[in-house]
Amino acid sequence: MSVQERKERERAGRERLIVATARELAEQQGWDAVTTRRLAERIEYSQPVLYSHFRGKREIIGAVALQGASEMAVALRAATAAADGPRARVAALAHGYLDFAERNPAVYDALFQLDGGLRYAREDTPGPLKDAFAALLECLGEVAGDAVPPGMFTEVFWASLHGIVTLTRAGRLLPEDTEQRVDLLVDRLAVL
Amino acid sequence: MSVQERKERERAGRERLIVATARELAEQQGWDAVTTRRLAERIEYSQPVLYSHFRGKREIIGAVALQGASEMAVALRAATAAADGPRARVAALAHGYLDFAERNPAVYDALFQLDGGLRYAREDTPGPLKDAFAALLECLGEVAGDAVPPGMFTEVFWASLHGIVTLTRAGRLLPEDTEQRVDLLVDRLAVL
DNA sequence: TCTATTGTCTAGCAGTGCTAGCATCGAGGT
DNA sequence: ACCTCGATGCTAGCACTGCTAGACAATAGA
Repeated sequence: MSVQERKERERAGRERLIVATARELAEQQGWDAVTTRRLAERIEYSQPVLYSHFRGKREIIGAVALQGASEMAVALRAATAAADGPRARVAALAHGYLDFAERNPAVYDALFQLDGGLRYAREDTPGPLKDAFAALLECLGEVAGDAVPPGMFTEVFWASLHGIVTLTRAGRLLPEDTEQRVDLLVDRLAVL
Repeated sequence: MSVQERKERERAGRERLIVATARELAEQQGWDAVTTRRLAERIEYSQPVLYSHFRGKREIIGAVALQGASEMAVALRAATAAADGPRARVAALAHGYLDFAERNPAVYDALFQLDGGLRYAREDTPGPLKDAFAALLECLGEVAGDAVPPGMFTEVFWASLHGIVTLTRAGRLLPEDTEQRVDLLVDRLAVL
């Protein structure tokens, strides 16, 4: 059976290559540039090979999103770990979130902007997505205040950050004032 | 010169027809369904006619966005006009915003999600866009608090609403709790 | 060594945004 | 009333998209 195992390993490796290449291409030139032809050419296989791993382009986006969600969870926990006290923790979380979005715009798009065929806010939501939300919740839950459920507070805070990210990147907001916007959000929304 | 005037009138009418039809089609079946072929067929002209009015699809989206911005400004001012006191005004504004987004998803996309080739947050930003922002500012400026510039407060509040709209519509947030989310936003962000 | 299966590729479909170039229509001058 | 000529809208087609059918080659097992 060793032959079959080797084949499966190779197959899994190629799948990782596809996801990594799609992500790289998207970060370099945007998701519009990630066409099945270009992607196939970069991994040095023909187009149909992509479809033996994924149902379509959407699923490839979804795979990048899942990978990104795991990384985001790690990044957020790392950002908050060093901070002392609730105020500093929330501020660090917010900055960590914006930093991640700025450094990985294509991944951020895959996660929250594009259709990757993933289910959110449900029981069958994939683990990495739940975990990324959990990373937010761990930090924000303690500043929700008594009258507000931690989960809902986290959603609102998250939505606010997301709004800043998307409007800034779409040219609707100027990037210069991001710092002050985050401060305002932290000072007013969080109960310290 | 009357002949030329008539021709210009007809041309302007056809341009309005294009924009209205694009908007209608987008609201009915989403922007993906707004192809130049389908749009041309609906207005009962051939594709190239579209390009004698607009440089491309992007500009058509931009035209819909401008129309939408004017309507949004009207809707927001109407929503706040009836409210008594700062708290009620801000709440009414927020609900008005979410209502507009929910009732005109395609227009909202054209305004804030898609690339319509418009310039935002600049001096040469088109009037309707400035006016829509002004409508927000008129209401939100009075609850920004002393320490925060009205413009920046408005941007943050707007971004928060925008985050809720986009995440909800993308299935990242459940629509049921929208009411409470808005309440939280109003209670915490606004200085009353 | 031969066979059967697995895997990959070539070629093609229907659709996209956009445009070159032709045909037709009608306004303005004689 | 007729002819000219420019404006205007059309047909046809380009290069691209996501995706797939079917031919072909490589390879594992007998």
